[in-house]
Amino acid sequence: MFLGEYEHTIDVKGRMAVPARFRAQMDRGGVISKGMGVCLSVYTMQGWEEKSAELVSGKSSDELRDFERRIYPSASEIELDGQGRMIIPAKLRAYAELGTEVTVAGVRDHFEIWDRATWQSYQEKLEAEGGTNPF
Amino acid sequence: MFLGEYEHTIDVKGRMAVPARFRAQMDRGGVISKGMGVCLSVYTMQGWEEKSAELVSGKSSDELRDFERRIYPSASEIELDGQGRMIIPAKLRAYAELGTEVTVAGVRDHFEIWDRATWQSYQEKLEAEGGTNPF
DNA sequence: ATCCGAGTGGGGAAAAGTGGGGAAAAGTGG
DNA sequence: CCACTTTTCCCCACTTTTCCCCACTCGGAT
Repeated sequence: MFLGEYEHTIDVKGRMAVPARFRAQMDRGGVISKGMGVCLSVYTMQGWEEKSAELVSGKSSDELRDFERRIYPSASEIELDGQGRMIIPAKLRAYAELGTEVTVAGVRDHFEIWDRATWQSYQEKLEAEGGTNPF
Repeated sequence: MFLGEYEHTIDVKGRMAVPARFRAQMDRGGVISKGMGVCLSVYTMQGWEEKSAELVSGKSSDELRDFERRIYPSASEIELDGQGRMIIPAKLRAYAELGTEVTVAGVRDHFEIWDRATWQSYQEKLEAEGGTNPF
């Protein structure tokens, strides 16, 4: 399970340290893709396979082809280097408008990468809309 | 079951001793998250999974996404050190406005951490509003 | 008085996060 | 096929944070 919020940086080579708490789950690599909203989503390989299988089920063959052509080309397989960092492909980085300062957020079955300012305003919006904490 | 009220301290390293009466239930770790009100809530791993599964059920896909992005990033997995202490993440500590002096309160299926002054005024308010003891 | 468990404090080793050099690989043009 | 540029990736280095371990204090129980 991915939990917590971490403030990391992307360096000039496009690398970002994966939070240490997430590394054990990512040691066999994973998949990064466009997220819901202005962010990127990272899944473990297994999580990605389950999620994509779930999403393609029950689609007509025309829908399916378009869907697959939209999803798979924009995703990328990722591995960690010796220091536990991953490389964020430049196209995805542009899509999510990531600067050097980012926030990494664990969301149960995956984690998300947000530009720090974008994340903050998104959270403020959620807080304004949503009620009290449920716990 | 978590019962009772304990006055503990958070040290300069962000550590707080878990009340000895609670430790047996927390020995396999747990989850800390923002609580209802200006406090933090700590669940056993099992309790957390049950509670969060219950909360996400029956939500539409859009609601679910926002909801998950609120609760999971604000939570954190915790373990106890050799002395039975847990580390309270700095962000959560700021959220609940915790100084060094805190009150730990058992609330049936979880326990809560309050700044001692906040807890005291909250209890006074409850006493002023609330009726007689039911037992 | 002494023992023991609970709560607290702090030093030091290990790990995490970040930055950058330089070799290897991939892409490009003649 | 070769020379050249660009990108990728492996490695080393530094700083900060985390965490493991030892030690002290304070009450209550023996």
